[in-house]
Amino acid sequence: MTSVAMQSPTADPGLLALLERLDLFRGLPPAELCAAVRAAGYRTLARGAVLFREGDPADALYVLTQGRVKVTQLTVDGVEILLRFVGPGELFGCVAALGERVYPGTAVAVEPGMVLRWESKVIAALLESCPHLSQNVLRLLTGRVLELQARLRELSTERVERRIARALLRLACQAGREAEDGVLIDLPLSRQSLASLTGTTLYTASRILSRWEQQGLIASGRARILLRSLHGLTAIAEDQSLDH
Amino acid sequence: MTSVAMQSPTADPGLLALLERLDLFRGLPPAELCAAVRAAGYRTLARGAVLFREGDPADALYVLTQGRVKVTQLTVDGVEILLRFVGPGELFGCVAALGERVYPGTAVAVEPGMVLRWESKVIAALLESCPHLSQNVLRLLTGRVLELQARLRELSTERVERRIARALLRLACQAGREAEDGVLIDLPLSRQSLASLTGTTLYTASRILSRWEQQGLIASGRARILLRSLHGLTAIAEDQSLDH
DNA sequence: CGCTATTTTGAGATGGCTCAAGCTATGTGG
DNA sequence: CCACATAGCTTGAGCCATCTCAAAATAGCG
Repeated sequence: MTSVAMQSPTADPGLLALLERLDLFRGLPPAELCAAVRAAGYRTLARGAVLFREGDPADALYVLTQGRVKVTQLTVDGVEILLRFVGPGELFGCVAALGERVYPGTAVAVEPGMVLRWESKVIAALLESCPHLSQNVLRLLTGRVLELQARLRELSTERVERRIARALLRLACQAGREAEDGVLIDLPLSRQSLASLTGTTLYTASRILSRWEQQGLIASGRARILLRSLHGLTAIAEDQSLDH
Repeated sequence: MTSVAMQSPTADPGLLALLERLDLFRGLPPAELCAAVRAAGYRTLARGAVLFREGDPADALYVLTQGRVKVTQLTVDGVEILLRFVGPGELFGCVAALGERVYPGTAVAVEPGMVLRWESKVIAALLESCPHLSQNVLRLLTGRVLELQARLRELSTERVERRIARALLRLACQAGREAEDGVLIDLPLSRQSLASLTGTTLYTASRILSRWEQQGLIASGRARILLRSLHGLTAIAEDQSLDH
């Protein structure tokens, strides 16, 4: 839960090179990029470190440079739902920092990492002075809208099995690491997390994964899932008719 | 399905006054606003007129000035889901026009109306030249993200009855008209539409509405719903424990 | 090496879906 | 102005996917 206090990042050329490749900064003139980086704070994250909590005043926007962060929300009756995992290079806290008063969700590091951080005021000034940056942010946000719409569609029309298959494939793209016998989803992903990501219960998720494990589609350990047959999972995720 | 061809709107002071109050144009210097309006085309819409279809190249962004538009998507197996209703003053087609290549949904007028329309290129230029406008668009988009997240949360944790109650209350805010015996949702809203908005089936939606009608919570006719007890519906939408 | 978080599995209940059938407004053309 | 067609609505019966609750097995971690 501990973390190093915020500091100004050194003029690290490695960091600059990294940032250049982010969607957020893509195509930005170097001068603007430098200005943006100078305006940022940074913070290293221990596992479990909390970046912000649901309902906190939205005072900053973050870019994850290393590690993984999960963003969750609580329902009225205290059930946690998992909105998304954030990977290196991704923006989070943006909805709040750009338009809202408070954070709509809670952000927690699921593994050690590092973030860049811009205060709301600073980011507003940057956006105003750099239309290119606004355009990038707009593109990112429209992407988020599309993704949310897709999940909404899934959730309202597909059954659990397919939703889980899709979630795993999506996570594989986002956080997959090639292993010799498949693609490892390189995140601590418990049955509970997977369930709250796909809108089902721990029990149903466990049953489905057990079945897939027997069928050789996946292998799984404690909070780790290895996809052994992307093909098989894709069939479940996409096919109309399942050859059960 | 017919509609008047696109023209440049006359310098109508009434229209300007209307636009000034839109979230999109809020706080915009008058000169910028005029420029934006001059750059727009407009089109009147007959009932059933199609603005764009899912998969069409995204060539424009729209603001509805009168009437109602619904935005839908098709699932892989051809089921239609209703993403949202658009009311006067709201923006639609923005996700596509701002970041994507093609429209992710289909927009159809559910009653006669009128839209303003900006070509993608034009809107890009406007955004670039006017940071204030970008900021407004950002705020609108973050609002959309929040709303979608809220629906996702509902869909994954609440049961149908509550989802329908919420949807009705939301529609009442958005398109409600005071009547002497309640609030009329002033849209053609069939059981099927309500079902595809809340992720359920026509049959379940019908059963629930019938029950509510018996209980005096609503009154409904052909594709019309009158909310007679906002209080009762709110209880269903919010309460933990229903006194069934 | 015991504690705790995670996972598995069973058994039973049920909410919501599916399919089938009939009903009722609304509008239309003869 | 009526009869018919159509789109929307209601209701029943049966089923099944998923949830709930309970209990035990397993695996890291300190």
